[in-house]
Amino acid sequence: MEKMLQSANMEKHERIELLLSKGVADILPSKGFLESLLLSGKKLSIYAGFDPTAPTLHIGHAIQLRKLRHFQDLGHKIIFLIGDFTARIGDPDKLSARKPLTEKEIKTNLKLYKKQASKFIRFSGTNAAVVKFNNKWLGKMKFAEVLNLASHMTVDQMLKRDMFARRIAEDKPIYIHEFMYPLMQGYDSVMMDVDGEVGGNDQLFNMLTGRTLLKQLKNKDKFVITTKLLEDSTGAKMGKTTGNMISMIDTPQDIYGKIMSWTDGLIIPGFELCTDYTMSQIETISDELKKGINPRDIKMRLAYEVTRSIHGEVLASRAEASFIATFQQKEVDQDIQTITANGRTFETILLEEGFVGSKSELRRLIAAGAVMNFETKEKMTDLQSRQIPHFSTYKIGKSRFIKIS
RNA sequence: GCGUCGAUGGUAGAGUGGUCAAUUACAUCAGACUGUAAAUCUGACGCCUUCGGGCUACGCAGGUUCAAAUCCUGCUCGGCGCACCA
Repeated sequence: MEKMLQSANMEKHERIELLLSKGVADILPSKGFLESLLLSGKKLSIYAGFDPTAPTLHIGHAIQLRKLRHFQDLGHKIIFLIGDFTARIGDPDKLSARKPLTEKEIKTNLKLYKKQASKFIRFSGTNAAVVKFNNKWLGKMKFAEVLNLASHMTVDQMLKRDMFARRIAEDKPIYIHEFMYPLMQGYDSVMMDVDGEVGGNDQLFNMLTGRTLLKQLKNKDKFVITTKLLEDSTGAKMGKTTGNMISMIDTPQDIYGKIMSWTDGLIIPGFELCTDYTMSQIETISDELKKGINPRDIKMRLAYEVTRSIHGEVLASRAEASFIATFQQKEVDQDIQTITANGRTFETILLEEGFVGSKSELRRLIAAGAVMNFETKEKMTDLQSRQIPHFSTYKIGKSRFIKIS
């Protein structure tokens, strides 16, 4: 709330500066172009697209949403575009073809999306964000129209895309339909007749295709803002591959913990991309780090801030307390899962409740001394795990707790 | 269509008859340590096990062999080259 008031009190030129600099990787055709557009007083329409393939948005999406919010705060029209067309036909990109989503699933996802996104942009009140679906126009296109659209781009232009260039270098296949994806995304810009688009740096090519199409079909200069990706100086991404992907539906504890496990190099990018801190505040933090302050404490501030932006102050504070208790003081987490034994052996309970994937896995954990009765501090033996456990709290590894009663 | 090369575990990528549940790297998990669930070091990393071993896996289906990820045949899919370009 404080943050919102703060941003409401900001001067217009401050907001424009924030919009043009914070978390921004690139602005096309140029920063000056967009700046003069913003100063012209014209009401602009800007969109960002989201694929409804999963029921949740993650922290990467939030970067785009924050940027949209900057536009919204300046009184511009923002569009939250759902890429339901791709979801509906299924993305054949991977061999494990995604199943197309049904109408119903899309509706459910949409509700969840709106709810999650509403933490960052406003869907009600004055100048509310508009939701659009690209199936509305892409789903209706005739083949002749698709061909006509395709005639605006050459194969060579497509091949300039880094991903395609790499595939060719590696002798990997490129399917024709993959050429269509940038076109489809680009066509969204045309159909919505937007002034600009916001997206991750990895979406640059697709967004520029939209710029080309809009120029050719409507003689309009679309601007494109790419946001920085969340990665450290070595290029280590915070993403699915490293298992640190923060989803909007993660528990406060999980979000807090995942951020604490980020590598130190992500602290500053984290503040820039995932919080409402101003650039000068971030500067201050950067100085503190250089002075040798314990990065852990700064990271805790980041973890709190991000958790707060998703779950609010109360839950964020609790997550922080829980982290301190569990990992710094090695105490048991307050909110642990309680399971009734029901005559099952320890082994069976862990397996059935999903704490371990297989019995072999549990045996390995026991052999490594990772399973203990947290109250007596005794390490579990192989034999004990095959018996009905005593009522107690058990710890598996460093962060999994189970209370058996 | 012809020729040729290829398909391996979560990913990348070794292995070309037995010593292969499969080198290595990344990811993951655990232990130690600490500044933290960071970094670093160590270990584990298909499933089941009475810890002897058993079972299932190297695109799919068969075959050869005492023995196959490895050899043969067919199929599916892909790369490259050639042809086709109406």
